[in-house]
Parts: sequence; structure tokens; C-alpha cells
Amino acid sequence: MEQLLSQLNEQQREAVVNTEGPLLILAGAGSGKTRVIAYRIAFLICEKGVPPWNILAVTFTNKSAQEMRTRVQRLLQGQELSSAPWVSTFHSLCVRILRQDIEQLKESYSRTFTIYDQDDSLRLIKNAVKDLGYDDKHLGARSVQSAISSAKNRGEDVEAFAARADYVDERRAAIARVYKTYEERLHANNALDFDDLMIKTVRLLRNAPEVRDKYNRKFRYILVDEYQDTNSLQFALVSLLTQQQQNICVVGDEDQSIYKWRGADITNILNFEKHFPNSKIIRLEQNYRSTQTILDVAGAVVKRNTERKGKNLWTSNPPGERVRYYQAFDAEAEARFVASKIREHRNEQPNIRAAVLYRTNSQSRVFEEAMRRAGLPYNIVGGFSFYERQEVRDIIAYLKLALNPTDSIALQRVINSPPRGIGKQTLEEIDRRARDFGLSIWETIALVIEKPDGLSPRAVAALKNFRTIIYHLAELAGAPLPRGTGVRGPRRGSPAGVLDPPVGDAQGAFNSESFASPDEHAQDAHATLAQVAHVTLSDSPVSDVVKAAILDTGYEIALKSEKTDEADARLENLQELVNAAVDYDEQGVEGLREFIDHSALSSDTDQYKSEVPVTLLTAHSAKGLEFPLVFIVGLEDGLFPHSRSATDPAELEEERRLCYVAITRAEKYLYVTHAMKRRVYGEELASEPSQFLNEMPLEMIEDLTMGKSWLSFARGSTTIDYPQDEPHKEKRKYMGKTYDSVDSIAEFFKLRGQQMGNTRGSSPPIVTKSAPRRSPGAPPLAHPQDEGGTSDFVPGSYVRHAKYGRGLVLRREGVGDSTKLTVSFPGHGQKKLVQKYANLESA
DNA sequence: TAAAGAAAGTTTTTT
DNA sequence: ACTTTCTTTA
Repeated sequence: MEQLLSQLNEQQREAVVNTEGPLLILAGAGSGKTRVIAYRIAFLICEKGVPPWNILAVTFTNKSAQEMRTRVQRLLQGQELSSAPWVSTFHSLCVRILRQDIEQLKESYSRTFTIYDQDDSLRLIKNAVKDLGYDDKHLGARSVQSAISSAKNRGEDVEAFAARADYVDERRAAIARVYKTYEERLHANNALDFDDLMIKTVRLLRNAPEVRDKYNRKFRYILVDEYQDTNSLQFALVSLLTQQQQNICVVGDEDQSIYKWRGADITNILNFEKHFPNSKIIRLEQNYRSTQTILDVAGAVVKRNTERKGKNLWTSNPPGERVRYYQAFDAEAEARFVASKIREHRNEQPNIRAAVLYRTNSQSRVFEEAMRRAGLPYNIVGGFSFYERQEVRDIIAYLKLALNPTDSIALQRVINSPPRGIGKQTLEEIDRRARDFGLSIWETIALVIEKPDGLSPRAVAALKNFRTIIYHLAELAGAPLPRGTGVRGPRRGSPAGVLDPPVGDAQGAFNSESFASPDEHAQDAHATLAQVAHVTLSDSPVSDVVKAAILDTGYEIALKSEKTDEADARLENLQELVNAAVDYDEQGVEGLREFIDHSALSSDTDQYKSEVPVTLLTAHSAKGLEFPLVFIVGLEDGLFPHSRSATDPAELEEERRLCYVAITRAEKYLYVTHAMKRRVYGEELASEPSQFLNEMPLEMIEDLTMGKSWLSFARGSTTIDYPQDEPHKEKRKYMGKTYDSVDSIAEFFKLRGQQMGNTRGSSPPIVTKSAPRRSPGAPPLAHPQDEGGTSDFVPGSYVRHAKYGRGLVLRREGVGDSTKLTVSFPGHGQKKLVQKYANLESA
């Protein structure tokens, strides 16, 4: 341990050895935060003799949890440990607690509850919107989902939400009714959505003193990573868990707070000392990751934020090279540039790892393509994960059904996939009857099989077939379902663990008939966590059940008979799913349930290989990672910063922090690029450089663009700093001929025309050399061709609308009569208007 | 009922 | 541009 401690600097060491009482570690980017947490855990175990199971470390993503586990493991190598410390995400921690104790909540949820991911929850909301008779045009399921989610995260239940929805606000009242139905149906399905996982856990700990006490005694030392991103529920959870011992250590950095949109509450970290009296604060300000230049650039950008305490991040690393800049013609050219630079770097340093950071996942496609073309193996983080693929979700749905057939979302998903003759008509009829009798769909199927009442024999046969498949899977899983109309589940079965494996008969699962009815078995609601984790009663491995879900359902045959490349790829994915299941082969229902939980809670592919030359990811998912070579791409106005943040200064600051996070991922080399035009929704749009580029010290940037670029214009003029709070007054001064991307495109064509000896073609007007720089974000001048009258309505200018009043033009699309403007009106939100009909005047 | 074709919505970031 | 959902047709 002595030797371990000597590898840390003074502040880091302080952070490690101060194990007792509340501790706030303010850790700047690259200051060795993960290292400190790992050492701290090792220190607690080795030096303080704390048993590993008394330690809990919570992170936000699976990726960082995994990283943490590996680090701790490496430090403790050689140590014989009886168990590992709990390192988990907030959500998986909640799942583990709820799987154990949710019945103490007395809300008639059973421990066999199903987790609904965002997609499942969206389906449920869609159904609810439809069944309540609302027009899904007016009440988009997605926006309802986000309204409900943020209500939940504010701690507003249905009643509170409805109370705030007075009769004036019809839309809100409608959402309130959907919210109510949604909650009822979640409950009827014995299902919890992501937000519920937090909510129910907090409620459980609040309302059940004995449960709270149990976990307080269990988790004697708690660490929370990325504390600046915690929301009020997560704060409540942490407070409840540390009520008794107060050994709470949180690590965070206000400059890296990028999840306010998801309810993160920065005051959690700012008021830590108030929440936890007698707390210590330690600052980690030495950066070990980046060159001085990269750090300076990052600092210059984030300095523009006003909502900030500020800190003194320094490094003893060499200055390194300048940041490199490239202005690409379009998104494809940008990707080609990045790929070729990565190859150049790898020629110099064969094993250098590169990352491409973009604002939105939709940008990843071009880069994938370019990497493939350049023969660079790449790894893509986020986007559609493995578990989000249709075929994988289908098989998971079968598995969910085997454990909980009342899960109507899973049932609807697979009842007819692969096609087995249960069509829309049949489903609607069943749905109607289910509602009439107040039964779940599964229960109704049983009813219909006995009393078809007008349903075609063919449909009944198909339903029977489907039911047999589920019966079979349930038996194989070691959780046999009662035959006939008898139904169990949270609503009628005994609440405790009816779905749990039969105790004391290892053969049970294989002998399907003998377990047609569930055995009575002792259920200790207060079983210890260890007991739950090691229930190994049924003999069938998880992978066998997964295989059965692929084969016995006819899924494989259906795919094989398709004989398309796509079907083959799907089959391969399913093989991959079986492989994943092999890892979970600790047998039995608990193993299967854990497997399913994992699939719901892992959004990013965890088999992310760090040795791969190139990693493609969003700036958000890059947080916590570092790469010697980093490309920040798409630095364009409206993209990064994103246009959705244009109207709110606080949101713009969050975008800036995101940019800060992106820059500080780089160790040695940083490239920043933008394209002059880009396709958005299939439409080609000219794009302006990001204001964040302008906030970087220009002398620290090297221009790699062939010919003229935005940067060369920017350099040609004196830098004008306008005060943060009053940008508009200053900006309006620059009304001379300015840079904009149309001119740059003109420049590009001219240049290319010269290179190719081609002087023909209608070159747009060329920009004058002496052009002063326009500060990005300022109103660009009208293009020469639309001079007069309407030419003022360009992005950045203000207009007046008869109904909405004064608004800011954000985007302009199309030409002539079809010109559309996206305008943001304070109090009315963004509107898309056809310029010809909108009767706008400039304001 | 299922497959094929047409229309509409989509993209901010994530557990 | 791409994907999901609605509509038509075999």
C-alpha cells in the first residue's frame, strides 16, 4: 500500500486516505479521478480492512463501472478476496435492491417485475394515447414520454402532475391522463420503467425503515462518480443510503456537467457541504492527460461561461503541438480528411488510438463509411446497441414472457413474429375482450382458447401454438407456468416469488410435466443479498433457454428461409446473443433474469475494445475517456452548439461545457473540423462555423485547409471580444462584407476551377480579400442575389410576426416561394414558417 | 393475412 | 437520407 500511495500526488493521496466522513473531491479533467477512486477502494480494503461487500461505488454508465472494476482488480491483484466491492450504475444498483426488497414497498409489485426500456415505455405510451382517443398528431408519443419522464424525475406523481394541469392547458391535461393510464398499465404488467427504478428504490428506502437500515449497514462506504450529473432522485438515494454512517465520497467537476437536460441538478455538488455537515473538500487540479496547448484551448472556451466558479487547472506536460483545423467542403470530405489523418498518424505511431467526437449520433454514418474505406478498424459507441436490434429484442421478449407472461408489451411484440397467423384482426379482438374482462392479454388468450366465441378456428389454433411455445420456454427456464386458465402474476397470484424456481429439486426444470403447477416453497422475504445472488436451483443454463427461444419459436427457420444478407446478419446477431448468454451460465431463473436485466440496462456495447485504432462516439459518451489523438468534427453553428440550445443561454453554456469535455479528451493531438454544407433530413444546407471555434485562441490553431478557410478570414482581422451579456449590440457593428459559407463555397469552386483548368461554370461572386471577420452567430449579410425586401430574414436576424411577436430566425431553407424559416418566438417556441405566407417584417 | 409500395416523421445528448 | 408506419394489393 505504501508503494501504491507513493504513486499519487499530495492531493490525490489526501483524497485516498481521508476515508471517514463526507468528502467532496473536485476533480478537473484529466486529474486522475478514476485513479483516485480505484486507489481509495483498494486502500479501504487493504489498509482499513473493510470487507469488500461493505463498499459501494456508483457510476452513471456501464462503461465507467467496468473501467472502475478493472482498475480496482488490477490494484488488488494477488489478494484473495471473498467478494468484489459493488461497483455499479445507479440503475443496476436500484434493480438489485428492488429485486430483493420491492415487496416491502407494499405497492403489490412482485420481485419478478419486468424492466421496460425506453422503447417499451414508448410503445406503452403510444397505446395509451390511442386508447384514450387522442390524436397522435397533436400528442406525439415521444414528447409525452419526455414530459412524463421529467415529471417523474421532479418527483411529481400522477396527482401532482394533474393538479398542475389546470383546465386552461388542454394539452397538459391530456398528458396527465396519459400519464395516469401509463402508470396503471405499467403496474398491471408488473413492469417498471427506467425512472421507476430510481423512484421506487427511493420510496422503498424512505418508507421501509428496516430496509433502509439493512442497506445502511451493508454499505458502510459509498463513492459516487460524476456527482455533478446527479439528479434529485439520485441525491435522495445517496442521502438515504448514507444516513447512518455518512461515509460518503463524491467526485465531480462543475465544468463537465452536461446532463442538465436529463434532470441533473448542479446544486447537488455546489451545496454538498450544506447537505453533509463536517465535510472535507479536496481539489485535484493537476492535469496529467493533455498538453499545455490543449489545456489552454479548453480553458479559453470554458472561460466564456458565466455560471462557473472557475478553477486553476494546470499541467507540467510539454506545450505540444498546435491544434489543427480543417474546413471541409461537405460531411463526406470531412470524414475523408479524418480518415487520412488517422492513417498518417498511424504510419508514424502504429498503435496510436484515435477518437472521432461528434455532437449527434446521426453524424456517425459518414465516418463509419470513411473508416471502412480507409481500412481502419473502428469501434462505434452508442447509437443502436446490440441489445436494441430488432431480432435481439424479439428473443429477449420471449424470455421476458417466460418469466412474466402478463408483460403485455413483450407479448404484443412477439405474438406474431415470426408470422404465425395471428393478424391484426385477431389481436384487436383479443385486446377488446381483455379490456372488457379486465384481464391481461395472456389471460384472455387462455379464455379465448376455451371459448372462441366467433374467432376463427385457425386463429385459435395459432394462439394455442403460441401459448405452448411460452409454456415450454417457461419450463425450460425453471419457472413453469400453471396450465389452463389458471393465471398467476402480481395481480392474482400470491405476491411473493411465485415465479421463483422450485426449491430442492434440481431436476425440476428438465422434467416439464411434473412441474406443471408451482410447488409451494419457503420464501424468505428477508433473504440476504448473497442468498438471492446464488440461487442455483434449476439445472438449465441460460444459454439453453436462449437457444430454445431462437429455435422453438420458429425464429431461426423464418430467418433462414429469407435467404437475404440481412437475415444472415440477424442470424449472426442471434448467435452472438447465445454467446453472451454463455457468460451468464450460472444457471437457473436468477441467471436468466439477470441476463434480461442486463440487456435492458446496457445501452452501449460493453464489448468495446480499447485496442481498436479508431473509436467513433458522441461528445457525451466520450466523457471519462481519453485518447492520444482526438478529432472534434462538425463544429458548426446549429450542430455544435446544437440549434435546440440556441434560445437559452443556460443551454448554450451546457453546450460549451460539452465542447470543453470533448477538447479535454485529447492527450497529444487535437483536430477540429467543420463542413461548409451538410445534409440535414436529406436536405443540403449551408453551415456556418461554430462559435466555439472562434472562442479558441487563434494563434494556437494551425490551418490545414487547402485554400481559403473561415480561419484565414478570422486571422485577417483583429479579434473583437464582445462582452458576454450584451453580444447583440456589439455584433451589430460589423456590417461590412463578411465571411459566410456561401462565399467559401464560391472560393472552393474558383480554386477547383483553376486547378482543373476549368473556368466555365457559374461561379458565385467571390469574396473580397479584405473582408473583416464576422463573429459567428452575428447576423450575416444578405446574399447578393436576394437583395431587397425580404433579404433580411436570414439566420440570426429578428423578425416580427402578427401573432407570435418578435422572434429570432434560426434557420432558412429552400429558395423562392418555398423558402421556409425556422423562427424562435419567446413564449411560443420554435415555428417553421413559409416566408411567402408568414407576413414577416424585420424587427 | 402478408408482402409490397407509399407516405410521413426523424436527429441532441443516455440509464 | 433513412426508418417507421400506413395503405394497397395478391
